[in-house]
Amino acid sequence: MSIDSKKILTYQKEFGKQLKKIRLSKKMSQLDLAASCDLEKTSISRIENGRTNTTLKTMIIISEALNVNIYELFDFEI
Amino acid sequence: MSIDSKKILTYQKEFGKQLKKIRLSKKMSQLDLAASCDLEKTSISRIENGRTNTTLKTMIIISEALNVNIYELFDFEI
DNA sequence: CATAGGGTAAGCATATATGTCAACAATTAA
DNA sequence: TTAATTGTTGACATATATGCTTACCCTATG
Repeated sequence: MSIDSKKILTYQKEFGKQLKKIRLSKKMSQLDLAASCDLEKTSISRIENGRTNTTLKTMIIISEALNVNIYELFDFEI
Repeated sequence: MSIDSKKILTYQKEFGKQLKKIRLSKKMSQLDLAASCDLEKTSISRIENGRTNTTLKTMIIISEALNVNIYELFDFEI
């Protein structure tokens, strides 16, 4: 039995919230973050709102720009 | 200044190694894992060998099938 | 009122992850 | 040898992430 898509969406949203939380703790705007990791502000917004199923590559790029270990992006309860 | 693609590939490979390590610790074959999370064995192989830039959704599905928290997939040094 | 900053969103193009199927290699066992 | 298990790889189709542009909504500030 496989995981249902509702749970995936919930997880995506929580991941986005966690990203936003870390970004704000660094006092960066979405534009700041986008600029410092060469991603589009549109993409940052999509990720933070759980409207996209982001990739490992993007996670790595973002965590480097935020100066956090990537697993901090997963430091939340579901 | 952005992260270089060599580092991304290195990270992908390490992620794959970590996945393989966890899978083997659970005494599962790639086929076992594929079956238990309804992914293709081809996809599991591609991920474990760092030949693909996998997604959050796939990470979630795999971590559920392995009964580990998703951040365990990132418990490695780069 | 206007302007600026922060964020969201639609639309389209391009790149690529995964599904799917087939083939193949290596290992183990009979 | 043959057969089974495990894993890898190529090719193609489909789905979708991101780049990119434009436009919009708020809020604050002039």
